[in-house]
Amino acid sequence: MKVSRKPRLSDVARRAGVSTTTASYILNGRSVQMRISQDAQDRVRRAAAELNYRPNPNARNLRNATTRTVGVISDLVAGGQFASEMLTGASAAARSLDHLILVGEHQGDRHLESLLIEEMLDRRVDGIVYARVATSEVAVPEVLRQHNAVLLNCVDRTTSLPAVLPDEYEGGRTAAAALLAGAPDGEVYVVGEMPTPGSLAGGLRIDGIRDGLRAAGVRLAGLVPCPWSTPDAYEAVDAVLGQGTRPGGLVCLNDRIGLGVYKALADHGLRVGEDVSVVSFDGSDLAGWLRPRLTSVVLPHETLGARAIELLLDGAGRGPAVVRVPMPVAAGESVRRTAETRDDGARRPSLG
Amino acid sequence: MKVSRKPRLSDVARRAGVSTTTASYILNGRSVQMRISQDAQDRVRRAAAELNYRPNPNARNLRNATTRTVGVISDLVAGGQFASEMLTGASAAARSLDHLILVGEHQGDRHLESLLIEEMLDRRVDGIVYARVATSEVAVPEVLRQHNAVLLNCVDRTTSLPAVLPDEYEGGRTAAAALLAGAPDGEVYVVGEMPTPGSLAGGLRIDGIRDGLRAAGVRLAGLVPCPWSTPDAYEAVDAVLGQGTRPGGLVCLNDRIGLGVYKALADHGLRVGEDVSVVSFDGSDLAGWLRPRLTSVVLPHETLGARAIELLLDGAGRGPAVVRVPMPVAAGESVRRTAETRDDGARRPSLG
DNA sequence: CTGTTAGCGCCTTCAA
DNA sequence: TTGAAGGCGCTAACAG
Repeated sequence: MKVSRKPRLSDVARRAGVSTTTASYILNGRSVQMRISQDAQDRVRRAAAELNYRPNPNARNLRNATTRTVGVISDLVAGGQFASEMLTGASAAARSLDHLILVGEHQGDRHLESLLIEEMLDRRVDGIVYARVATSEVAVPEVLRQHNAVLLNCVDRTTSLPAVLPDEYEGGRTAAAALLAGAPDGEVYVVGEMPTPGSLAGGLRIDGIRDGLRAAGVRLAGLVPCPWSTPDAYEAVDAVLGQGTRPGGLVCLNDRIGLGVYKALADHGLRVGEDVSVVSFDGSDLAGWLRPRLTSVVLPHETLGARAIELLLDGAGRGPAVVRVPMPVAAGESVRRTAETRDDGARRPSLG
Repeated sequence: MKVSRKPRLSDVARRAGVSTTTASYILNGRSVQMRISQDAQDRVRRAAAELNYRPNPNARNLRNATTRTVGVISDLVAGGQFASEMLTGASAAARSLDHLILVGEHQGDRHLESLLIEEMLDRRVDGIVYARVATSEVAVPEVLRQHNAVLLNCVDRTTSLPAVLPDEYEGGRTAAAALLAGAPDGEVYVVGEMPTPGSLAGGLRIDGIRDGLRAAGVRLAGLVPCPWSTPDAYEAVDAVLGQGTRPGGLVCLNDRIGLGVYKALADHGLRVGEDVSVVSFDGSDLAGWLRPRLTSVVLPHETLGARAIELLLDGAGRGPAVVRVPMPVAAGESVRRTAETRDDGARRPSLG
């Protein structure tokens, strides 16, 4: 079965009865500037449509600077949620800017990382998004500095490359506001404080929470330190509750911590959304699976991915820019409601 | 700051004092066949290394058939876990076969889907992996049939394209075995049966579970139908338990169902891994976050992605092939242990 | 064994 | 307004 060859520009030109030059001008929108006859334009466009002509980006790149392709490189690995949503946003944004994305994952392997970057540059990508799953400080590979690049979810103080980041500080304030929207009856604690070198999110979130609370005249009572995992959070909170502490509000630094906190509270006979208000960060699916649903400040992965691509391709302004993407809140029923808001809710807290 | 231009083959040739032809032959491993002097080979290779020469794949594609780039197209969307792990596998496999991957997501939008495929073909990819997040029956776009393509996590009965799928049936048997490895004290039920047109996983899993149980002389007591979500599963199981049913083993068709089941069992005073054995499917992170950890039959996303790429690029055999990837089990502590296995931990075959 | 030459598909200066 | 011609970087007949 012989599949008919892809049509080339010259096929279109011949069919329209013009030279390839003319066809090229018309198809590239230079017809006005070149004062090409309306008739020729129509014939060429029709011929192109009839043949379903599509220019060959590879050949085109031999003459031009662009490939209509961008690279996205990331360390991914564990980042299920992050990686896929970020790519969803990146893919959609690229599409709407008429680009395709080349994706590469090094698992923190510097060698693989630069190898993948080389491969992308070999293919003459129009730019590269350098991403990290955990908001962090990085040292971008030297090559990237000489090329069009945008940092995603990370910063490099030694370079002036633009960066796209979630607005963690404002997210912290949002979390505080969400907590205070209900009426926490008791002191407020943050669960998950951990000095993690290279990771930025935690500290900024805590700053935001503290300031957000203070603005409402509430003092942050304390920090419950623990790694960002379910069992660690369970143990840490279980221990605190075991000492007789009875918090009114808990802010978990991510949803997995929230899961551990739910269990610990349940074990101590405390009802989420009734006795204790809980809010957290991430806005992952997990938050929605819990009962009562966990109110969570969302990491807008998809938007981050999209913004990065837009900045990379559109970035008219140029220059060192840091784009901070707002973190919206996904409301659940984990915050104690005040009397006024309590009656209308069709939702009843679970029997836990 | 003028960045020095990328070296071309002719730069290498000049520096080595040979013609570009000779340099090309040498760099493409044809030196033996062409009987090129060892001396020339050394000079060319050295020059290439010194200049850090890298061939331009776009230019190369103008002459050759290959681009060392493959496309991966999927419907992604909700598939956090699936999408990212699948891409991890695909990216790694592609890398080891000296390829890069072009990624595209349509969100079930047929128009966008074919548009993305066209874009990939425009770039002359060496092949396309057509993926779905949910194992399902599909109708691949017509164009794919004339090209090198592999189906991932889906099948199309009307085509002879090779497909890579998780071995759901054997996975079902594995789940049954995992459940029986402990000693379920009571009847066994499957939670999550749902007639879903187009989706294949559920039915195959249930078949495997049923056969696996029967092989051990155990009859599947019944199916608890419900959508594959936490709250739906909670309600369904809560209702069953409310009628006084006291199952010995529950097989959940995915981990989110497992989460709902845990809650329902707890609400009825039943302890997972003690009073009731629970196993499930997916092997998602969630299973590891639960306590006791949920024993789950793993969907090997990463392996699936890798196999698809390998089949696409290596596929020596050709012809209609269906590769079924085994589903391993991630053991937790959600299965009731027998007295014998309780101390040493060694798995004993069940006595039925 | 090595160099000359032509052409992949497209764009663009230059001339008509 | 349009066409001829050359070149982007690379490969492969076809001479020598």
